[in-house]
Amino acid sequence: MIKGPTIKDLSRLAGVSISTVSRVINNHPDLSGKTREKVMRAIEALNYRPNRSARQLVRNTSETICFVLSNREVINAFHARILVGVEKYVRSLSQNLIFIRFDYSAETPPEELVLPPVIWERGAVDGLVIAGTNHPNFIQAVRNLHIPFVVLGNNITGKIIIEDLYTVWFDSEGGMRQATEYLIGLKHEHICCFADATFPWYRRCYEGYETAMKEHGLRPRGLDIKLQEPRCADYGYACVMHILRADEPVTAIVAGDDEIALGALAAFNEKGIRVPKDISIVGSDDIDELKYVNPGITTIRVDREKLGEELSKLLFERLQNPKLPPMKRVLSTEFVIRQSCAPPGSQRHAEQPLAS
Amino acid sequence: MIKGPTIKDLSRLAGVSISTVSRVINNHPDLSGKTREKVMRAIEALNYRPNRSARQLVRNTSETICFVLSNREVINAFHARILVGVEKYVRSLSQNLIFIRFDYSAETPPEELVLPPVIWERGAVDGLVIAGTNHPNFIQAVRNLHIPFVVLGNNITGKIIIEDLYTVWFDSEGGMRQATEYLIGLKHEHICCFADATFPWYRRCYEGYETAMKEHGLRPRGLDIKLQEPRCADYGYACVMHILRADEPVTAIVAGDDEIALGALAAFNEKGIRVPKDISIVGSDDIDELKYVNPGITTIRVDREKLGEELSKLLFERLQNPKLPPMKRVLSTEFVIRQSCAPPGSQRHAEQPLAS
DNA sequence: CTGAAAGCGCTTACAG
DNA sequence: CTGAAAGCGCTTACAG
Repeated sequence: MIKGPTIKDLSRLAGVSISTVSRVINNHPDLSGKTREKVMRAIEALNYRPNRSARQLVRNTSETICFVLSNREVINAFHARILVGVEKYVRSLSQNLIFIRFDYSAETPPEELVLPPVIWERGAVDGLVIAGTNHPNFIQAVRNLHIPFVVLGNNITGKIIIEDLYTVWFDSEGGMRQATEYLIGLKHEHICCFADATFPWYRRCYEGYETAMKEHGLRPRGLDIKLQEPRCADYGYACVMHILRADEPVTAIVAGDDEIALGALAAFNEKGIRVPKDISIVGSDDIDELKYVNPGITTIRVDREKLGEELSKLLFERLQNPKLPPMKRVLSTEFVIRQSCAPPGSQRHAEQPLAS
Repeated sequence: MIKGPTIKDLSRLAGVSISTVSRVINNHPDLSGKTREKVMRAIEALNYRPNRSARQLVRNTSETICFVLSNREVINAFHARILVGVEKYVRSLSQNLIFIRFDYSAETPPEELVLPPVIWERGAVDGLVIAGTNHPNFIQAVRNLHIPFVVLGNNITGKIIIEDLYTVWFDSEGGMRQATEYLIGLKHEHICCFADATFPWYRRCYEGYETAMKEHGLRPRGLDIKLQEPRCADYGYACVMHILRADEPVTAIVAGDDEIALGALAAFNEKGIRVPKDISIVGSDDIDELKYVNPGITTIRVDREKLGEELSKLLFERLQNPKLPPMKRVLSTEFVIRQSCAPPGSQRHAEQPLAS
């Protein structure tokens, strides 16, 4: 990198000590107007720009935080917005943001995990916002570094004591509960939940659904179908095929996410079952793709930028106050009503709605 | 930030000088195995992690580059992939990546532009990858900083001498030309281009289209419709309404981007005009939303991750070789054939296909 | 092969 | 209100 003028050059030109120059640069209050004036002129004349590395070293802070996107090949729309939320908040505090993707296996012991240098080295970043999909080993490895960090709670898997962490969540359980209650309000009784409860995030969805069902004296009904990781739409499709084969009637579906809902919609379309006339669907997440789908899918939305903002806010609170106890903050979701739900059995009241 | 052991502590524990410790850390070749051994043990014992700020200061390099996303409220899917491409390449070189959004007006003179501190200060980043939508004033302001930078060429507007810059482009002109030739190969003669040539990126699209048309002795046909910035789909819709009102027949459309194509598709659907039976459409960019659309839109795709890789690669070449002359690198596009194109007038051969 | 010393560009008590 | 000096944690000629 090209070297520029330093405070030494300024001090020489302005005829003051480097301490004074430093004070001017840092807006120190006890300064005569004249000296300040002289130094300012020198700054102008030499086109001085302070050196961040030097300041970092002596102040022992990088004023930089790191956004870690774990185990994601790409930045999806969801995380793109979280990242923007983090960036905005970080910059509003005149701090910097390092972005890094980090892939790791859940099986590697924490001590053997090779962390990215920017995290592992001292002085590069003051704290971490950890998003993407995370496992206890990485959390533990970061903890061993004694660097403050916050984690997006929803995508944590495995055995870990959440109460020891600083986490921010969106309330998928509450959202699913609200969705289920909405369907119940529409007089649905045979509501099925499409979500593979093996995954913690889907389990929370299921629990929200279950709570609502039980509260209204209805029998919750999950499925035993296992999710084949990458293509969630296929899962929705498979679930539909399953309930069509089963004996019990189903008049409404709450899906663990919109991709599942979309897969279900495709399956219904294929089978000539009309949404919402014959069956109602609620998705979750409000992904952008829903805009292009007919009928519009009723879904649960979370303000992703806000999520990023809350993550970074919590991190900075922790940074400013080392005594801040671990905590969990939850963002509520918004229920978005579109056209995919209707009262059950409107046009075939006598018979069982589906799979009779 | 919590302080940890320094090379001083290591030198004391290992019983060697700090110079020697530094040599071990930096894998200096001239070192006796024994000394290295001693120092390594000390490193283990104290759990030493080097301090990046100190190293940055003395080496006069941050080993960090900055990705600047200009004038974008969000990270769209296109830029999300570019960013990932940059991140991967940067990390493969063990360097860091700072992410920043920067909004500015095209009108502000370069000297008055308030640059983000991370760019303006010395020592924070070694170079910049500039993406998003950019104007000459910012480019000039960055140039005044004497910090190496590369720019995504396609989204630069205004009067600027591209030949003085390090730019990476995707070949939208070539892509549109190929798309047009494809339609001509299908025997289309009345092909219309939906792109507001006031914008440089759409102008390049138009030029590719124009070239192909002229080469085949066909009359290129643009529209005078102006784009209302944010909602491109509306533009496609408006264009369709326009050609339906006009006298001349149109059997195929090449659109400046997929949103325009989607808007056009919606308009055709509304009017009962079938794609591709009655009219053919080609889009551009291959946005994710196309997956959910019927019929599948034939389009032009660019490898966005590759774009990010090329951007950072060029930057590092420049960083390593200050004598590297400015240059323009162009990535070719890929033509993706789906179901939105067919030979013209298959079922109404005698009459004029549309707006007869 | 190793150490003493200077230096990177700042900040910050400590005097005055 | 201002300056001389020490120091942040490293790297790197320069000797030996």
